Amino acid sequence: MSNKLLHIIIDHREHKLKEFFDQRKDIIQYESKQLDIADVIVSNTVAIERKEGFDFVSSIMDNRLFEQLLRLKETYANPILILEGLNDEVFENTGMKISSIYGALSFVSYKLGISVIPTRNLEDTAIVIERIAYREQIKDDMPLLSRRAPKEMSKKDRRSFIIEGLIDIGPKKAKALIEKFKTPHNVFKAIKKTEILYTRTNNPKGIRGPLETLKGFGWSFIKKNQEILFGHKKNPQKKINEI
Amino acid sequence: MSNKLLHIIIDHREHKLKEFFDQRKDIIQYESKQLDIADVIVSNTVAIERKEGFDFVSSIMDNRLFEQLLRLKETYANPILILEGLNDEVFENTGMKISSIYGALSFVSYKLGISVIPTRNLEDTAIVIERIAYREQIKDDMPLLSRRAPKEMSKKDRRSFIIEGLIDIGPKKAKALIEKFKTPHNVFKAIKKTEILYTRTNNPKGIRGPLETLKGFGWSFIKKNQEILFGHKKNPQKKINEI
DNA sequence: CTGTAATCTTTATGA
DNA sequence: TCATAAAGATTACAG
Repeated sequence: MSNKLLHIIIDHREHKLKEFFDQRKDIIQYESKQLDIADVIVSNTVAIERKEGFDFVSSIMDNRLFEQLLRLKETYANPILILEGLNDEVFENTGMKISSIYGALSFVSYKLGISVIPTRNLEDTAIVIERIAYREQIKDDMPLLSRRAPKEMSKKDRRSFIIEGLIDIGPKKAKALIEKFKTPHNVFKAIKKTEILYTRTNNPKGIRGPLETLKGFGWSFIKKNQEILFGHKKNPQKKINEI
Repeated sequence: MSNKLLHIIIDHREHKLKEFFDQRKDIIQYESKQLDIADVIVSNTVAIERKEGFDFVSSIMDNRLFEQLLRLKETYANPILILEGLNDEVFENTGMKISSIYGALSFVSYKLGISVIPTRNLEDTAIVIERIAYREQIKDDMPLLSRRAPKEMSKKDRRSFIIEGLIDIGPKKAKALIEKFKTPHNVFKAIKKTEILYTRTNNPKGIRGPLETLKGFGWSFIKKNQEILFGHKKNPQKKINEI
């Protein structure tokens, strides 16, 4: 066996993990640092996020999980999620449906393309980390097989993401708007230029302007978002007889 | 909800799995076939190998595992390994060292690039298969990251929230921007009017414009967000003397 | 993530 | 044309 030492970087908050490695100083040494996007760094390309069962589940609900893992994926070519102690207790004691948990797990593993490795406990986690470090740093025999190209959030996605901040809008409509107007600024301008049509009795009837050709956008959307984006609009009392 | 049926192909030897899906005929239908390189086929690119704990371990020892998984990977672009019931009993009752088991697992997941999904039992496995089929066959690709804002938000909070969609910005900076410019549209305009100053050697040095009086916003922020908000900016070579 | 409720847009219908 | 109802799509929310 090689007598070369393994080196990893561990986030400073992972006290329990560090304790384990303190006992294996002759094999693996670590540096404790404040890491923002991972719990353990093994090499330039390999970074590990460790999640315990309960935290995994609760982070699904508030979207923390996907934010974290997406950042991990954008930063490191080989992101790894160690899923620690996802056991019966977790499945039964969180209000979450089992299908939701497995849906998220499937999404992370096969759709996001992050390597998921289940472990039973912290000790096992330490073993996994050591094995991975060993492969990365010493037994450098096999290049890893091509996996799906790490698709980072595209400019288009990022623009849609901004638009999703508006009211009554989700992924679908946001995407449609960016598709048509290209940039968030153009979307804002389009919303500004769109006006609400009223009946003679002053009930909102529909819209006219850049957004009228898209479906899914009506007077309610325009009204709410004009107010947010530009402040109060002057009263739209003028009759519309033109064209 | 969508009433489209899911279709999968199951290897004819997977009797127990088929029994589970017999109970969900209204959601998912399967065809039973002799499959040589996978246990379940979900689409042209997605195929699933299911391995129970003990079989997983013993297949490590006689090299069956890597043979199978390599063929799986060569044949399907998205190979998935469902690891069923890899529990304490398995770890303790096979002669294999724990580190060896985790070594193999790590190898499969991160080196071979196969999506590993752990489940507790056959029932969970069926759930995972159904979720994957659903994503593959019905749910159109969703944006990697979407955000949800509570419907009830003050106008000011809502405006900040929109601004938080920008790059390199959090609640603090977003609030500061809205505080100064009042509306998201005005913030966009301010970002547009802010220019990046360069040194003689064309290195970015600082900014000039509406944002220069605020703290925390530098040339990097301006550059990234101008591109997202307005598309590529033409060369900012002109001097600005106005206001 | 999933599943359901609430909301908005759009189409249909009658006054 | 307007007003209302029903149908369809999408978003909001709870677990």
